[in-house]
Amino acid sequence: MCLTGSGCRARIRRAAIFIQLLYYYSTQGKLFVATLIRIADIGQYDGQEVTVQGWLYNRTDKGRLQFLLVRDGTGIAQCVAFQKDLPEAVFSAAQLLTQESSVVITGTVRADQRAPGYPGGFEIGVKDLKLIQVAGEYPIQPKEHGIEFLMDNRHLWVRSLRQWAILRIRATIIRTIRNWLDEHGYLLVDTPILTPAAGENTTTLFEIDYFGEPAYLAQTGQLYNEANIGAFGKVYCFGPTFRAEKSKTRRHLMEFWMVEPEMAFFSLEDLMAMEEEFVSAIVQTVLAQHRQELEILERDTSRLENIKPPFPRITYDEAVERLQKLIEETDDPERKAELAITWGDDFGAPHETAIAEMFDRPVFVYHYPTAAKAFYMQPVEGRPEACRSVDLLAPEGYGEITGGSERIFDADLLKQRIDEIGISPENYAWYLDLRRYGGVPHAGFGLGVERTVAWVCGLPHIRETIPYARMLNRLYP
RNA sequence: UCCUGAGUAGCUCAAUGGCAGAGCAAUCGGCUGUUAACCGAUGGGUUGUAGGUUCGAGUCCUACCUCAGGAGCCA
Repeated sequence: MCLTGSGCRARIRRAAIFIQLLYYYSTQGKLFVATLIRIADIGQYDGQEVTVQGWLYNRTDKGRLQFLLVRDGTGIAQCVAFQKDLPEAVFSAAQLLTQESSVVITGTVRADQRAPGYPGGFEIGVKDLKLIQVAGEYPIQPKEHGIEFLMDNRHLWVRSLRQWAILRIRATIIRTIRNWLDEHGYLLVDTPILTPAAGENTTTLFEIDYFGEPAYLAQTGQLYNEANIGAFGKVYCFGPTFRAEKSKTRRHLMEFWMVEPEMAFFSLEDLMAMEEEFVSAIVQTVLAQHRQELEILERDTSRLENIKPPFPRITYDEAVERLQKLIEETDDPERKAELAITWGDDFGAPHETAIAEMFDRPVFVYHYPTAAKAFYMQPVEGRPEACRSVDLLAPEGYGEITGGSERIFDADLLKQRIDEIGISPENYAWYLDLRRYGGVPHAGFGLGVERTVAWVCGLPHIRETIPYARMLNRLYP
């Protein structure tokens, strides 16, 4: 009898490892291997012997009956081990499996309505089983955890069911973005991530040491896109974007992914028409390919079904009027203060949410005040205080998912705007060049991938939409 | 950066200023259809940090640290 619990546990652990090693060496090279399948395809193998390799997601130990939920990255399948059907070594190996132990299992697929899993309805009757590694005590349990703990364990959290569903949808959204643009005549032209001093707003840029010179991580590829349309007509760039703003909200990351299409001979109206087709394609593709994942996330898909063109279009002026009317109609002074707005102000989160709630699909708000937007946006004809810009606001409070505009293509006007806001023209010499050698009306926009994923998945926070979120207080893991 | 709130076992949380608790996880035992199984047992604590008030502080006070929610800024 041992006097200390830890010594006792250590002895048991050593014994378990010994048995594991014995079994490993006794079966090495002899594991009965049938057709290696992906669990996602399990339904195609009813009645057949198959092999799956993966990790133990959860287990139910019923004594002489073991239910093993095994993940392989493509899905989750229940594997059932009966003691009476198996050699002693195989069954005791099954008993040794801890949560997240790695394992190779061979058995017969059978349809059974009781079988949980993704896809469910099929299970594997275990015939042989080999432990690869017995996992130590696994920190994440199939229950509620605090967000700090989960983010600290993000490298393991990505194995959890909800994260699996979200990141699979993210991959499909990214794939759809690329496919749709490729199929509609847009050329992928990569823009640099390391960029020189732009002379403007460096407080929100991450500065790095470029052989003794200051350089900055890219905030946008747009200016380069404007050069690239001169070569290719319709282009897009797609990559990570970096903002050093000390934003601490459910909608901000320091590193996020953005796709930025830019088109020559394109008006603001062309832009809206293109964006609504593009965004609808993303949503409809996820609906078509990820019913299972949306169900895991308990997403109300009826809110996604009607994401189809046309999207409503309202001017900034109309949006302000609608907000002011809303303020008149409410009695709550806090709500009034939250929605307070005068012409010229940019929208805050409460404004965007309030406007978006007036529609059942994303809404375009266009012709924002020039002062609230970037210097390169084309003024509205005869009304220079407003510009040819458009934001797309997602429903259900998800806010701005795209922002774009017609760009100034007149060299003199652009030079004037650069002087007005006081940035150094020499940094923009190449950008001005674009207006001297065949400038054309053109337009483009950026779509934030993580905000789109959060919206489509119905998530309250953007941090789960990217595998490893970079936030104000988060650089690990 | 500002406002609000929270830090107690590996995790999720209790505890009137008066003995530090539960569930889950872990470990041991039982169970042939479990769906976050269930039943029994065992081990597990510098109550975020530093001061202070008090006979006595997880609890009250001060400062700091960390995190969360919201705002601003933005995609």
